[in-house]
Amino acid sequence: MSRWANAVPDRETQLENKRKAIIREAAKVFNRRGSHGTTLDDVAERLGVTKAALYRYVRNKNDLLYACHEEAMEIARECMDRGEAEGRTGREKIEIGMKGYLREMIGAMGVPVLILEENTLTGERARRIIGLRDAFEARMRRLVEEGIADGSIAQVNPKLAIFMLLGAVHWVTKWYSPKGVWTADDVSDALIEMVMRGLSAEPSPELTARIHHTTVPFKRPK
Amino acid sequence: MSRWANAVPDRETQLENKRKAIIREAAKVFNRRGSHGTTLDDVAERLGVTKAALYRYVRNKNDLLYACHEEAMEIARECMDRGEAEGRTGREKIEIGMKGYLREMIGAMGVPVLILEENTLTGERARRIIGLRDAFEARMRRLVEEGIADGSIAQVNPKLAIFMLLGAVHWVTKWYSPKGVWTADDVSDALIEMVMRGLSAEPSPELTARIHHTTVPFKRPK
DNA sequence: CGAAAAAGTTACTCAAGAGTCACAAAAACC
DNA sequence: GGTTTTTGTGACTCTTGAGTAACTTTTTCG
Repeated sequence: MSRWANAVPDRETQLENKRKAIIREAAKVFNRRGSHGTTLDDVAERLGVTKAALYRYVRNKNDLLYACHEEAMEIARECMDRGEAEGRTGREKIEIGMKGYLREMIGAMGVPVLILEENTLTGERARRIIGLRDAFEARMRRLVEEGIADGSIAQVNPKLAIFMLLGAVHWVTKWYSPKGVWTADDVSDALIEMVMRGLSAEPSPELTARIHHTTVPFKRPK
Repeated sequence: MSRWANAVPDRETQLENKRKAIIREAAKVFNRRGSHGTTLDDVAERLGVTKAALYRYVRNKNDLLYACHEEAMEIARECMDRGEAEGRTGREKIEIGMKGYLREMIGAMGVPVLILEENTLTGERARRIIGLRDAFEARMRRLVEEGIADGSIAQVNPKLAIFMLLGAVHWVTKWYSPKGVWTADDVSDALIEMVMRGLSAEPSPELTARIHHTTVPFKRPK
């Protein structure tokens, strides 16, 4: 019964794909300009459709914002799962997890972030997103504590360490453009290496990530 | 001719003071919610007046935003001046400068930041602010290079190092509240120490700032 | 005190952008 | 092909928030 060997996705899937596309495109603009600074006309234009078309896939702007947050948190969770699975020490777990997260955020697919703008959401939804975020931060904090205990991380204040780490990481969406000469991988490796060096129990004297050794003229986008 | 031994400021000064108050209060909210996410009614309410009153001190919202940016850049410049004057190596200059900057940002007076939102400004003003910001970043980069040359900073990519540093620092406005148990000084010292450890040529194994040694239950505001 | 200036308020107008709806184009199915 | 369903559009309504103008209250100063 399946024609084209299932190469052509069915209605349901296409619908879901389009919804995903909207979410990702919206997230990109939200990150740069903030959700209030972005009109749905903007988002629609970037997708080559009109605003009204969006409403077939999304209940309203708030719903879209919520979806962005949810996907961001989902991705963060997956990345940290991998980090915990593959890393041996607390430090390694964070390193691997955060590298993956950053790569996802700024990589080819351009994935949501904006842990920033919960203030915009209201009611039940806000509570849910904030809950997810708090859980995420708590998890990160526990990994820092684990790292301190196993000797891979220095005697830092876990809460502050996480704030500084997430600051450095989320900030990337403000300046990074895939059109520049730095690839998402380059940036992720180099940035996380530098940040983690600040937390490491015995930081290596050398930095090994590519970007630190190439003098490429990075241009701020736009 | 001067009554009250000049203890009561004259008209001019009072006007200027009120304008400053508006700018600072506005900057605080802008930083949290973004300028688009903030209404002038919000700002006015926090100052205990009505929106219309603001217009006696500020031409319009854009003018206010511009003023915030300008003051932020001014403060950044002053702090870096001090850093350059007092620091001996590249690393020390950045450390002193950034500690001061962060303290100003979140300290008692609650000073503007939002290097983030230039996209909102337009025309000549945008160009001016972006020019100031670029100059500031270039200056920071030069200090990193100086540090690499004098052996106080590791072989990092200066551009990336600055991005990570400014990310960690600016992020603070998203989570810090003066109502918590951490003082502005505590946070500034501890955060900058951690960040600079990531760049330092030979990072000390111990972290000395207060917060790293006290287990205070920090509460996220609001 | 009383006049004049300054500071602030209430009640508006006006634009931008969220969301809707009746219709048009395209795709799917027979 | 023709019919039905899905996807998208153009032209709207309605809300929110920037900015204004006519006024009231407060301060200043003779």
